Amino acid sequence: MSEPVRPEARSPRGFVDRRARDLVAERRILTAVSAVYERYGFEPLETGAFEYADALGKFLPDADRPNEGVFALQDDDEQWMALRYDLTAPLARFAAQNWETLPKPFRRYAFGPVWRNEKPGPGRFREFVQCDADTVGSARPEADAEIIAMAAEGLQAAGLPAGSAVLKINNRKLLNGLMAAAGVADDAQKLAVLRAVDKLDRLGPDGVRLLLGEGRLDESGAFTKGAGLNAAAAERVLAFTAAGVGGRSETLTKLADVVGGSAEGDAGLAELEAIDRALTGLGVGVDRAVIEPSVVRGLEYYTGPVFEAELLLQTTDEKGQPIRFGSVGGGGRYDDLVARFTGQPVPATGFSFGVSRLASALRAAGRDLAAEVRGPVVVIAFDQSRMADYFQVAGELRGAGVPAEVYLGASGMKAQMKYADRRLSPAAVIIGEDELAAGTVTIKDLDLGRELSSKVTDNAAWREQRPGQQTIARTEMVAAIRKILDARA
RNA sequence: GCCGCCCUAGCUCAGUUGGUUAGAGCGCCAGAUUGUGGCUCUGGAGGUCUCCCGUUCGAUCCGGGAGGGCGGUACCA
Repeated sequence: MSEPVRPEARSPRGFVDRRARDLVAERRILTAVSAVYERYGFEPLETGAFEYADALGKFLPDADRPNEGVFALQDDDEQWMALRYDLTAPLARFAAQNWETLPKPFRRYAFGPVWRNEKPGPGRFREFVQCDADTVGSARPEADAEIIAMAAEGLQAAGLPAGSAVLKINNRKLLNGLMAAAGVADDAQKLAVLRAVDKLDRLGPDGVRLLLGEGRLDESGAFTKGAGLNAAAAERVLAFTAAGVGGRSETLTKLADVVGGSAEGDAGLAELEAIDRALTGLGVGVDRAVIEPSVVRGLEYYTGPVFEAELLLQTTDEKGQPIRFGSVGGGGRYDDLVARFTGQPVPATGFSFGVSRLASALRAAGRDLAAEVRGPVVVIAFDQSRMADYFQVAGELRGAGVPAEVYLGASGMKAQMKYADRRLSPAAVIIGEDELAAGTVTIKDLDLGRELSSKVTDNAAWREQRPGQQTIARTEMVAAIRKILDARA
């Protein structure tokens, strides 16, 4: 007989296990944000994890394999289905499918896992939870403003302190107008300009100047081809991106100087002015939302206003290195998504953020929403023949709303105490022969013991003292446990 | 995708100029303590030295390839 081939216990790369601590933190974020979104009149919606691949906008080549980027499989009727890569594409499908019967404009929020089949990196996974809110069927700039205000309020409700995040607003139409004025007509060249501008925060104006022109050689020796603008056009783009200082109306005035005159630029400016006015009415000041001309976001997707939520938190990692979290979410107006299905253009705008990313940002900022996950009261399984009594005790505690469990392993008492300690249990209940005979229970306050343990040096003394331990009448058990719980609340 | 660096126990890492039984700290399990968490001491489990091919009498070590990780860059709905 040869050794059986055993599978290696490991998770696929880009997929992570998340334990109680993470889950509690994320659940709190979602609860807080959902409450805000519902207060704004957005209804929850849940759609399935799979969509037909064509509904996601993924074109399937004749090869029996869909485009990269998504996880796809073929149904038994040969149709390609794929796991959703965001929550916007399923919304577009849902809206198109139910358009006739939906109240319009349709306002909904959604959260859940999304999947991307691409190379994972630090803080970048192939499965992660997104939270998304959209208004479908309103072309008014006020719809964008409301999404922005709601995003700002949502992030704050999730636990981000005021001033630690700012929403940056821009409008695609401004850049389009600018490029038209600069004589950029070629689509490939337009994309190259957008990509260059998107890198402003990382490379600075000099790096972007190179990318707008001939190209840039980075430290690793790789060369990135530039957009091929002439010097005058490049400077004009840079001047545009530099206009984002001061208040919103100041910025708008400056932008008018740079892009004003072109039809598309003027339209973009008018939208931003309307958004600014609505934001002011909504009570969102420049501390929470600014106009930032260098924001680009997804390339071919957005048609008008775009926004990005940037974290301003300054934090350091375990090694003391400063970390920049940067963007935690973004969104914008996409007026062509539903039209893919129905043929008729439907204006829509939305915002989405990564829930785990926000949670880890909050943690790094010392805003841990779930610092420790407490374990249950542990009923020590002292005498194997009295298990029924122990379950009765656990039931009594549970009935009083106290998380409790009977130790179900086979180990001795020492290991059971260690188990309770490791679970961060507030207390252990010990019922042995003595207690059974006397109709009492022994309760050990583990929190108190944790506090005292650091000062004890001698094990015999530690055991002798039995800190926080009391033997009381069985009828007083729940009250005594309550007292221990309340002391730490 | 492209460029560079890295891969030895669950974790962090030593080490072997290519030679027979590969180590430490932490963690884990058990005992000292037959009804008590921490400390201390003692003992134990745990490794195809990432995988495959080649060179060699002999490879964890040298060469090639693959996989995985890290950093940069590109892309990102």
